[in-house]
Amino acid sequence: MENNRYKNIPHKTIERLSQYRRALQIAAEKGKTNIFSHEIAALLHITAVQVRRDLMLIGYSGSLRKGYDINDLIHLIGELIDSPKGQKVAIFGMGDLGRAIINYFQGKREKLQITVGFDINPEKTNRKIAGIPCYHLEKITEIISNEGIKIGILTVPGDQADETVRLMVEAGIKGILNYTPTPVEVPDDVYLEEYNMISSLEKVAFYVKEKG
Amino acid sequence: MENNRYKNIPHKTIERLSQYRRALQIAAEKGKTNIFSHEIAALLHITAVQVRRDLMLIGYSGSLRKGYDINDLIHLIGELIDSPKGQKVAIFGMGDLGRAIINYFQGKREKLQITVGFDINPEKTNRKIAGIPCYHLEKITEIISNEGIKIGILTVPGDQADETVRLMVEAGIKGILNYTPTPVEVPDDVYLEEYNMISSLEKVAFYVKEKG
DNA sequence: TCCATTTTGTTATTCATTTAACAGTGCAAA
DNA sequence: TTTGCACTGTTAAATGAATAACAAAATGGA
Repeated sequence: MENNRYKNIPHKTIERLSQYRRALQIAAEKGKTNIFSHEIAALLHITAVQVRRDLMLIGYSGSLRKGYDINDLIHLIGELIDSPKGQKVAIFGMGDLGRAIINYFQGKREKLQITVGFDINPEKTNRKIAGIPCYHLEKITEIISNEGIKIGILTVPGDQADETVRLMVEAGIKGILNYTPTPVEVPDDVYLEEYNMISSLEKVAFYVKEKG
Repeated sequence: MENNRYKNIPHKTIERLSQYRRALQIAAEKGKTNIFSHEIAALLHITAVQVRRDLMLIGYSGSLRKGYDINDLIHLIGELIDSPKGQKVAIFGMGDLGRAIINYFQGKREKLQITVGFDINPEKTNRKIAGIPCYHLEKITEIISNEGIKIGILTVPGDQADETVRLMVEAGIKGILNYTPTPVEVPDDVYLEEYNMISSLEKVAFYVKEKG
């Protein structure tokens, strides 16, 4: 029925696969060729069972005596989570956070590149910021559709979140990572991931208070 | 047995309470005094049942006809998640992300203030950055214990994460928000929250690919 | 040869969280 | 009054995720 075999993988597993890959790449750089589930687990501070279960879900089998072949596994995870041609990412809001994210990503992931930024401040448009070209938000439709960009990171001020998301969706963005403190809504065919930094910090503060 | 009544509140509820409060504050600024569960739900794009269930868990009761009293509820959430005197927060790693977080937080939360930063780069120490004083990491014990800081945000490069966390724990930090791509480990009496930006973006990319 | 060890792959169980169901209540209008 | 409506508060069911349990396989050594 579906043309892909991965529809039923839990969201949390997808996140971990991304982390497994990073750990595996570091291990590979150190010259390691094989790795056991408990070694991966130790690197991520999770359990070996969880690693094996995740790998089972993507249909990868290791060898009983040598564990998993690092290069094979990196390759398989890549096949699962990357797009073959790579995906371009746009960033909306060139404030401190936006620029920090761009710098943070530079060169980190070959298949996922932030290629353009948008802002409404004339001082931040029609020039390069942190190495990427930035345009006024009014050019969104033109640029997003020309470049075939499907993924957007939202870092505008909270009170502009709703309107910016509306424009993003209209322009054809299909996946949004929302870093504003404002929850937004998207149509069913757009994937939304929200992260609220303040909530996270308040959560930490709460548990620190409770433990003390 | 326990001296607090909130030990059994789900983690996810704590996160949402922080978001409820923000939404309530905005509503209050607009002159609203009462609010229904379905109105809060609409603001956060969640369900009214979930709002009511969360509020039930913290023992707050609304009025059948007028809904919830906004000021009461803001106050109650504050009592639950804030410390009466406020809590100071230190940031470790004064790179782009560290500075962005500081600017992002400025004046946002009265009870939670980033008051000091640490780095190992001499160019970034013994001066103010983004308005807060920054010191060399070797002063950590002195400053953290003098100031009574219990919460730390980690934004150092991934390969320095483990060592920095070790120092943080040693210096008395009891809650860590880890924004590096490296998972870290802490003793049982330290609360750890990790967020991996790259995993999040790769997750978005994965679901965009799958839907398309 | 056979036994102990170590590891994988998978099913079963437990735990956490969300969603659904519904009883109870107060007001307003007939 | 009484009926209907629009809420709240709470218990029950369903879903999602992590953990536990264990069979099966491969190796090395007794």
